[in-house]
Amino acid sequence: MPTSLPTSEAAPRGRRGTRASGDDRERAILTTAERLLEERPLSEISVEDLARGAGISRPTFYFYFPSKDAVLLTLVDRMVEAGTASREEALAKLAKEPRAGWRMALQASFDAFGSRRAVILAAAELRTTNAEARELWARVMEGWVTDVTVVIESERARGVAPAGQPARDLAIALLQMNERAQYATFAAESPALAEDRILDVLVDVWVRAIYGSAPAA
Amino acid sequence: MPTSLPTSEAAPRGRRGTRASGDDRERAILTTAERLLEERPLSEISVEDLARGAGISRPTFYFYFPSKDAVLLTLVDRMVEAGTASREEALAKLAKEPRAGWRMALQASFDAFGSRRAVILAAAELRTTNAEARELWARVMEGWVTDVTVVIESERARGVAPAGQPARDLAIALLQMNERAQYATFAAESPALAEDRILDVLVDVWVRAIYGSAPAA
DNA sequence: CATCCTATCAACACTGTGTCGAGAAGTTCA
DNA sequence: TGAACTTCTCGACACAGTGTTGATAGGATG
Repeated sequence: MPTSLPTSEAAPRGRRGTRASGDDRERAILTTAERLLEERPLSEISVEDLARGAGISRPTFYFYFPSKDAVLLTLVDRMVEAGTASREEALAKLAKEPRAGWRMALQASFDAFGSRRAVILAAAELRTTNAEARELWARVMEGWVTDVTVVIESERARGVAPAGQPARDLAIALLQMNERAQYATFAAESPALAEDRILDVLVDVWVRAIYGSAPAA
Repeated sequence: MPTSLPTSEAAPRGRRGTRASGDDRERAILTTAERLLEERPLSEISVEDLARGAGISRPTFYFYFPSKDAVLLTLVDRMVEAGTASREEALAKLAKEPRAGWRMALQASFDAFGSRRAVILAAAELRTTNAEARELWARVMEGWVTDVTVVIESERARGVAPAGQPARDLAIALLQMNERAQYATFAAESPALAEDRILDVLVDVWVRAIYGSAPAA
């Protein structure tokens, strides 16, 4: 029974609760950000760049967003919502074939993030300097950890998976592996799993860690 | 047969090849950096702070180091050297008892980094904006991946570990898990493994992933 | 004692952030 | 129509931080 994230629907990141033609501008800023992030990292994009890209002056930018970071957070908010939904779906179907089920679940998050890689890479960058970004990420992670913990526990209860480390700890370690591995692959780091291999490898570790017998002496 | 890193011994990060009393100053800058990093993140430490802490003016700082980043890189260089040695030692002894051997190896890197956590946390932060930091980290990771790959392959050759995903891929995934998990624990992130649990959990995943039987249908 | 190298810093030039206050441009309604 | 209000815009400013320049002090060297 997957947990939903505490939706942040209600609190829009930019200003403007009321209607106005400036909605276009707000959108222009967001799309400019997304476009520029495909070219260079967040740290090399200035408010000036975003403003110019959206056809406004720098001070006007601040009418729409309180900071550069807020733009990114808005982008991340949106992506997270999409990614969460598809993962929960996959996790729910997992009952029958473990390997295939887990694979689908990992695939879901891989796809959700892979399709907007510039944005998550930037989010990861932002996380190191921005507390709000850290909290947002922590909330997302917490949701996943909860979901995966429940599934592991139910697999153990079903007698399909053996007892072992606390399910939550296992979930944390495996999800952290995924996070780091996906980041490295998306960023094309030097030791990183090839894009067409990453799912096979990660799923294999998940399945062995969750269902594998206790280690041979 | 553990690989040694391409040592960067020869190219000191600060200036000053020749002797001078200014060695003290250089050391003062480094210790100031280490001290300040225990209080706040790298992004909140300015060159001014480092200079003042070392009792010199900001321009004088630039006589010793080309930038704030260079100071941190020097700190990391040193730490890496220490950490590498102890891990290789542990890995070498692994032949007899797999679980205990891997545990010692992970312990080694955990201790090496744990004792200077402010510095690695800062290094991770720096990595997002500084190419040289990324390369340094990549080199370190590559060394570890190579070492671990060799050990996994030899365990497979010995017939103790079953065949599976390419040893190198497995090594990458597991090391990335460790990296992320250790970071989260050191940084006291919200979903993170407890400090007194992390080794048990990570070792368990390693052992199952490397020695575990193929997953049950 | 002239000269060279180390070491030092005030002053500057530059980049980027965020704010202020003066307005333009549109809407409402009397 | 035209006052009053709200939305939106930007020039000009104040700051914080980085990195550079040029002048200079003070040893060591020959």
